Amino acid sequence: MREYCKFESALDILVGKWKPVILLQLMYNGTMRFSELQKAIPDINKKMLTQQLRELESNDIVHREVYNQIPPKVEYSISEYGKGLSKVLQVLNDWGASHAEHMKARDGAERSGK
Amino acid sequence: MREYCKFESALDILVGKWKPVILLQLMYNGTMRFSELQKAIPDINKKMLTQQLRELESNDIVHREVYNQIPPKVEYSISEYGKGLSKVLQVLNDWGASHAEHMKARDGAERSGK
DNA sequence: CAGAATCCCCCTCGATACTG
DNA sequence: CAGTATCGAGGGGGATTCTG
Repeated sequence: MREYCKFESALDILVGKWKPVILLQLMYNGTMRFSELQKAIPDINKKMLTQQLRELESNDIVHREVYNQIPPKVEYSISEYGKGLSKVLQVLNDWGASHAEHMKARDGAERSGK
Repeated sequence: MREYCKFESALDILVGKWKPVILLQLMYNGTMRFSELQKAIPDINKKMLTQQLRELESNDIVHREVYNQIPPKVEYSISEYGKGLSKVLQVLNDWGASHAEHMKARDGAERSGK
């Protein structure tokens, strides 16, 4: 029981309002600059983008590459280690999709049943 | 890209301070009464236990069985449908465990490297 | 361009008291 | 026994402004 309790910490890493969409962007597009991420996620603001990226970086999911030049240039990408997450995300995604179906079917049955 | 975005909703269902431990308890022990869950999770209070259980119930993960008698008796269990979650939880748990290892190893290397 | 700093709101969660 | 009702603190998240 005790040792079967590490999935809370797994959730912690994925939780955060913008982490899913950031991860999706980086997995789909590969390396992206800060400004590219901003454009790809119009509703996010800089503070949130920075914050969520730093949290992902601190867990070694995202790699941050700084180019010392003016104007500044910073590139983000999924780290080698972070790529191991894609399997997890795939499972979550599949279940999420099937769950949406399940709930839709359930609502329908409930309505017609009454 | 668009259709590959359902894992946020999957996370929503698992998120909540006490949902992981509640699910673990029910998966491990099968059917449990409200008071048994309270005893098993000493730090939770009634309000939170009720609330999180209701959210899980509304997603058809947990089944709630009410016995109309005095004193009241209510039993909770993982629903048939909810059992499909265990695979997801297993994957999350495995990744969470290996991630803990990874971060520990990384910290060690960092410390001895500097 | 890529942020850091500040202020503020809201929502989750917790403590406590009450009820059928 | 198995909840509800109410109040309040704390933290995540957002808008805005400033900086190298």
